[in-house]
Amino acid sequence: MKTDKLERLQAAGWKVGSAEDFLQLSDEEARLVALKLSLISAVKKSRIKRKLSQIDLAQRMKSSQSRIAKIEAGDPSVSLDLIVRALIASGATTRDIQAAFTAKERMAG
Amino acid sequence: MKTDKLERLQAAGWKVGSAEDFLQLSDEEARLVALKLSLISAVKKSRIKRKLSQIDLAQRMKSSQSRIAKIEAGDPSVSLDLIVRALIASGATTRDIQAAFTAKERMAG
DNA sequence: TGCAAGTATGTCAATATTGACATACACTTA
DNA sequence: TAAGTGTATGTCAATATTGACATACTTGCA
Repeated sequence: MKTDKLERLQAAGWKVGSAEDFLQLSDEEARLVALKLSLISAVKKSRIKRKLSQIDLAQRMKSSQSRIAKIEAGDPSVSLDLIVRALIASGATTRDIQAAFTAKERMAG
Repeated sequence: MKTDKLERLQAAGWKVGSAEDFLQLSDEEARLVALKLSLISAVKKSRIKRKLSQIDLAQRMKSSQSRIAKIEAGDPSVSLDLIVRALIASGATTRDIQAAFTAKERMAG
């Protein structure tokens, strides 16, 4: 860790190198993961609800069936951008999006 | 499909989809852009609210000051993943994020 | 005026993500 | 059995995104 960064963190009241630093980062990572998981769940629910096959959804968003499968499988190569695009393309409403990730983010803490 | 890509294809003589196809894609693209803008706005508001400099936030999320500046400037090289990471790292609450995901404007606080 | 802190912009090598493809798997129906 | 439909998994070249760096601009203050 660079010296200037160290000083900044300490000045901000951080206990640098302690468990808190690590745990804080983990918590933020966990929140992102939880958000992705809930959006992924929303994609599949929305797709099924509209009776779309993975191929149908892929064509709607100009992607491929294998990409949709990877989205729904939580493949690490899938970005949040792609997940949200799939969610929108699947016909999910703004309310669907809100409902979807409200539920899981609460459980993440 | 991105506008510039569309223009390139059309300039090359391609007939790009039907009118409905094009309009539908535009609408979905517009929703994604609106979502990104809303989240970007939330990042800046959350950062300022917590009195963090761009350098502070960059260190919290192990990124760089220039990346934070690009996030807030809406630079096309910035992914939705990075925007959401910044939002979380800035200390935004679940409610803040939720609001940003659904509201066009405005953020709690 | 100069200095310091904060922010913006351009660049780039390293890394991450992409659509496409092949192919395997699961299930249904003839 | 075989064929059809839908989904899962592995691969990869092309493209997108990344942190880092240099540097310029801005604002406020002594």
